[in-house]
Amino acid sequence: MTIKDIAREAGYAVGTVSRVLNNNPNVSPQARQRILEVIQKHKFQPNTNARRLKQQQSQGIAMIVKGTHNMLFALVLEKLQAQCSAAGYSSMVYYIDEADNEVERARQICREHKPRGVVFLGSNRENFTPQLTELGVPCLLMTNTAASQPIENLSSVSVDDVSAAARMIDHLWAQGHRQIELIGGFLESSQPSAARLSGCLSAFSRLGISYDAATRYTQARYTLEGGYKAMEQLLAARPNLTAVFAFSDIMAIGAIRALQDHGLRVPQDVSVCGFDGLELGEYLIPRLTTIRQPAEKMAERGVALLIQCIEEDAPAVHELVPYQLVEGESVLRF
Amino acid sequence: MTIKDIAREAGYAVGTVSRVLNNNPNVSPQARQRILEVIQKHKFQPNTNARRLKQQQSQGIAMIVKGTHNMLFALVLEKLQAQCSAAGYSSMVYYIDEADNEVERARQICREHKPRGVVFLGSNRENFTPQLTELGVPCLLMTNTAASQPIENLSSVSVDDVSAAARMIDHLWAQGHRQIELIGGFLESSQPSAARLSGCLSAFSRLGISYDAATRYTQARYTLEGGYKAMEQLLAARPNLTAVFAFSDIMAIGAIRALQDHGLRVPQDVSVCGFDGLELGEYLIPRLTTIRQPAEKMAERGVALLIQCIEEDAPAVHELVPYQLVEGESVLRF
DNA sequence: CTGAAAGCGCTTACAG
DNA sequence: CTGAAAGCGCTTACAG
Repeated sequence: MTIKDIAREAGYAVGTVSRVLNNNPNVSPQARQRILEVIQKHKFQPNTNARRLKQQQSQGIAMIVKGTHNMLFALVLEKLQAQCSAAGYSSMVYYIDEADNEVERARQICREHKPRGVVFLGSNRENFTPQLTELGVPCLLMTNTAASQPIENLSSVSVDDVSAAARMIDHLWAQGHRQIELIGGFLESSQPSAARLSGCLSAFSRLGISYDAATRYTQARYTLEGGYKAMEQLLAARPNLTAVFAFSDIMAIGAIRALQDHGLRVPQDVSVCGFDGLELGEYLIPRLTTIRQPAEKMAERGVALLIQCIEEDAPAVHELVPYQLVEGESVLRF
Repeated sequence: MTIKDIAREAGYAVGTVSRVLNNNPNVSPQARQRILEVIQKHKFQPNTNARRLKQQQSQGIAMIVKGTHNMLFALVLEKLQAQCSAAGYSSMVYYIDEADNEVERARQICREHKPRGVVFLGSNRENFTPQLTELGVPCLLMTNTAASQPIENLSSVSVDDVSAAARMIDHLWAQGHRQIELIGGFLESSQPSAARLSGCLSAFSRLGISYDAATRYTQARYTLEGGYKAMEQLLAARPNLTAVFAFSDIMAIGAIRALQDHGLRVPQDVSVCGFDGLELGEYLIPRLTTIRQPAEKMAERGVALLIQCIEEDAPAVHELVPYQLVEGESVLRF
């Protein structure tokens, strides 16, 4: 069943059928009605490949997600898709391996699917070079600011990682903690980790806490196991610590388990806090103290920005959305 | 940059370039080498839409995943993709809403992308009717058996839910539990829930435990909140319970939190066990006792079966893979 | 408003 | 082994 069959049955030319399919106004009401009837009768749907081959442009937004395991991404992604579809855009999700180059993949996707825009969830800062403009479509980086190394066609929506991390340090300080340790991602590749560390450092210096990042900041993968192992390293190196700030909730969960396995209770012996504000944290025992990233709000702003870039050729914007400190039960007040 | 440009530059006709691109043996070594050079020089990649329009068939496998939040699916999906790519197939992931009809979506995907096979992660049993054969490609249902209502082109790989659930009941019994309650999914739509319940019932009757499913089996969504609320219902209705078997780890986590909020400790006051065997369970406090579904093994078998159906037109198979009871710390021995 | 026709970038019989 | 040509199913100037 092709457009040709529909045309024959309706008694019109294929061009007219195509116009109906594309909501082109230059069709008489009778023709439109008749053709729509035939289309409905056969539940005809035009061949997307042929359509794209001609149009060289789809109506969709490509979303490239690094890793299938990131619960924050899963949440943001869901909201992004809802926002896109509310705005009349379809969305296509491409999961890639953590080790893959997301920009390389975007290039391939743009060639094949001709999306109107590309959203990145998860990024390796090294991959984002000015060559991104070659994609020829507006791009959006989510949960991660691109303001520090601006690229013409790359917008971003994130919380202010620097300020959020500092806020958490202030909170720990206010609860009486003085021996605070940090667990985060690898600084070369993870822009948010670098930003959060810098927020912590500025809070430390403001509060008069001395902290030598080179020897104390503990790098790990953003996984349960990563958090677990980093915590073990810290316990060996810093047995007097009273609080640990992990730069993700998942790492925090790993850290808590490690503490428990070493006979330390949370928060009675050591306090732990995370970052992201996953729903899961509210179900843990103890409930996790964390920084909540507002998934819904971020998705809403992200899609709005991207569509402005697509439809009105607006310049790239780097927007910050407010985070929220969620007090759980995992931080002890001295 | 199209095949035409390559042909001109290499001094051959487009047909020859196409043959090189498709590894057609009817090309002289010189021609192949020369054309490959030009292709590499320009990093040329053929237009997928044009290719598919002609071929009417891609080399990919479509994976339709219900919901972005299922951690078991995320894990299985990752393994499936690795297996596919090892077998020379590309894979394309389509996330759909829990409420959407996955078979309807598969129909659309088949029309547009012409995959060689379709994998379903998550399914509403009502949607799987014999009409599935209309898709015209082999299908595979993962983590969920389709043996009970066989469809010609639908294979499945899963653990034996009936036996696994019975095994868990036996375990609880062996630990001294006599007041066992169940939390699971909705029976009309969730085939695994129905199977697990039936396994529990047969174990109950074998052990001489009386259990009226109609009044005691507590249905919930497969979410943290679902498990939490179901647990609260059970506490109200069955205050003497000593153990709860939740049909997913996520539900179990919700249930544990609910118990805690009602002043009951796990496992000292109430024992809880789950199903799925997520990595997360090993990091919880207490570690979760659960049934592990072997994600890697399932993915390996699933892809192998599907490829046999694709390449050798093999009939659909329903395969069971072994589960494993993982003893954590969430079940008390009396 | 409508039709006839060109063309999107590829693949693949067909002929040589 | 290679080239010339038809055709996949659609869209869109162009002419009327």
